[in-house]
Amino acid sequence: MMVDAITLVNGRTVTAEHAAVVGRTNAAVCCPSVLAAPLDARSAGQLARGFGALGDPVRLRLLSMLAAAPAGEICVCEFVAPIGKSQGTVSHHLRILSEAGLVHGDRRGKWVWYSLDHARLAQLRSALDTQP
Amino acid sequence: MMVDAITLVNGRTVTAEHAAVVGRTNAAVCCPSVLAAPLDARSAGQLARGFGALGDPVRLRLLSMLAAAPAGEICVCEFVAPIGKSQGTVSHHLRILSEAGLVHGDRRGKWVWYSLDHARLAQLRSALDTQP
DNA sequence: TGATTGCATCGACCATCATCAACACATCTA
DNA sequence: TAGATGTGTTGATGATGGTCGATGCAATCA
Repeated sequence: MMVDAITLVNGRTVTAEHAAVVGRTNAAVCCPSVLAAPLDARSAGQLARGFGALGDPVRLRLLSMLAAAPAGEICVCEFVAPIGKSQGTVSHHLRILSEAGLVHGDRRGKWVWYSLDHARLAQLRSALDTQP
Repeated sequence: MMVDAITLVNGRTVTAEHAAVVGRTNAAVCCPSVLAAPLDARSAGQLARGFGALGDPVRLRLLSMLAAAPAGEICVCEFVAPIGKSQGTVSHHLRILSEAGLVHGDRRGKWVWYSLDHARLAQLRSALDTQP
């Protein structure tokens, strides 16, 4: 039960824990670019977590499916068959993506619908920009 | 109820309950573009190697140092002290970056000078572009 | 030639990860 | 209420990865 559910301005809801992770991420990764200036160890660690979440074929395919979804969201049950992994494994990868701030899960009834966090993707993309 | 199972155009079935929550037509629920896995396993694997190489703080700092180098290249001996790892570890990370196509090593005399592959970086950056 | 320097590689250790089966929990239906 | 379904979690296991010290190899120098 989502006792800690938080309603966002866009109408979606996330758990308090989830919001805390995203909030911390947004605040911390306030634009460190890998290529613009020398990275300190802390910033490097935070960016590495984001890129590490992208460093798995299964997770890239999950993101790819989300990006191609007309409605911008897919429920977990729709992932399992195309990915070809067990439901537990898919849930595991979705959790890693969620903790990295790349996707958000929204429970509606029995199903949980996942959608991309385009802002977080833009952050990681800009981290690879040569220009500050 | 189970007798209300709906057969989608792709042969899969969902319950009426499921379709109701989705709030869309059968065609919308079973959108083939989502189930067709836009990112095939091979492409996902290649991209994952690239992002996986970025998924380590030490390697991000190596890339950052290279980007900030006035001459655009740094010899291995100049990496070791700032990174704070053993020479063998630094060499290990440079090899991973090299195999991922992110850097190139050029031996001149006793020294090996590493430089960024900006094209490969741009390729990974564009892979995060959610706009087609 | 022998010694030194810079870099790559190897072996070993430990941590982390990917995966699955099984289970736990919440939600919905009959 | 009991049963079915969707999802998250746990435990176990094999694979992968990060790190270091030691070693190997090539280039340079005395």
